[in-house]
Amino acid sequence: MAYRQTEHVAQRLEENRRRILKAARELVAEGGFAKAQITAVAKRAGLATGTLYRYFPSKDDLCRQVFREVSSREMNILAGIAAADHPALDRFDLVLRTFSGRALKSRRLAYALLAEPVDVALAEERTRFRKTHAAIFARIIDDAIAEGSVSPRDSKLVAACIAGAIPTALVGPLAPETDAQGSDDVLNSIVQFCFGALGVTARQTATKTQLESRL
Amino acid sequence: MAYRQTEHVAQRLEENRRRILKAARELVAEGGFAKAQITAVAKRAGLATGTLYRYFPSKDDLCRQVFREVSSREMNILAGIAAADHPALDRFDLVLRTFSGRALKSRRLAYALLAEPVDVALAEERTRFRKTHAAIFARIIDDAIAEGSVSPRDSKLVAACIAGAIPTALVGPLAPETDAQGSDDVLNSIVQFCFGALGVTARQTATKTQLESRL
DNA sequence: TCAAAATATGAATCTATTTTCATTTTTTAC
DNA sequence: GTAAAAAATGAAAATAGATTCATATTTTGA
Repeated sequence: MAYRQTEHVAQRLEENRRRILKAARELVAEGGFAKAQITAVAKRAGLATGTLYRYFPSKDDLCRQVFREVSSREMNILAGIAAADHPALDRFDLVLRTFSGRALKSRRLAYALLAEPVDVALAEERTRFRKTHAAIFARIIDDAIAEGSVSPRDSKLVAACIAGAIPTALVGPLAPETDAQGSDDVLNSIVQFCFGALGVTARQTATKTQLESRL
Repeated sequence: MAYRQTEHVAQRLEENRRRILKAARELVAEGGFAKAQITAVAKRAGLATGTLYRYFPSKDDLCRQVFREVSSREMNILAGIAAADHPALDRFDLVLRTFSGRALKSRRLAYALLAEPVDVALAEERTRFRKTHAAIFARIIDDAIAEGSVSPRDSKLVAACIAGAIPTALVGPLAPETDAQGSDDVLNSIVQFCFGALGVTARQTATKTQLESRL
């Protein structure tokens, strides 16, 4: 007997795993999942093609993991806002602005997560992602109904509508091309749209910063 | 010299072309574009695989044609309503109900057109389809603003939101599973959502039939 | 009936990736 | 230094499906 994995090697393996994920993430951020071919990922990670299969059982697994890493960050941020102990409509406003603002700041990545044509495996991950958005919206809407700030309605359906509306307006072929300036207008229009959809009309606009400090 | 295409043959060719498109359409209606493999289409059309290539230069072309045939029917119906000479909000209501009602009556097909994971060629066709929806909504919203029944806003952005919201609420993983009964509720919720989003709150609900007779 | 032209056929080929695996290199313990 | 085990390698194989094309069939006009 002669070889048993040492701490040193374990660390290098862990490091390699991270490099692979990082390489894949970068490629996705640059050109969507379409550019994340196994060979390209391996090359960028500085490893041989076959080596990737010692770390991930298949391309689907690797891409799913990338999707989850990126999307769960987003979901946690939104879930945190939704769970705060504040008036539902304030949380609604902030969730909308946070979601939209982040998407506009990383458009390519948002496109990959929300709108890029992907195969079935990634479409499944995307569904989780979008279902989570809908659940977050539905929860806040239910709270708003309970508070009496929104009249009763089918919160699940309304949440699905919003979860569909925002990505369409932000990324992909139906979204307007905007610079940083236009982004603010887009954001305000989306917020206005969503509040209106809930039947809330006379809400004064607060900036995201003001809302954040209030929470 | 001996052979030159006769009318009789020309008719059979035309007939074959139609059969191929019909077979493809049926497969798509049954299992989405994923089930429309060349061999499967040929088999259903009662032709050999190679024969299809005498009628369509590639699978992408065939699928695009199928997509266009089905989607242009829908677009024409909606465009007809949008162009009618009647109050904008009546047209808006009717377009929403027609779009949603038709999608719910042919869910599988609507899923293929609006939500199924497809490759880039079909994603392009889908983009046309969705852009047309947005354009129809935008036009009506502009009319409503001109009429004074809706306060000024970014009609393009609102239209994109609506074009994203409705498909999400109707088909695909975020849509509720509904029977014929529930369909009516879904439809009314969507209409309420969209009118609210335009800032129109106190509109009495009319049925689709009432609206149609009014136009 | 015949030959020329058009049309149909479907097994074989092509294509663009992912995935494998026999071989090489590295690591470890003695 | 050596041998056993692990890890890495990358060229070759596998895959799944679209596409081709040499061959067969059908159609036509004489």
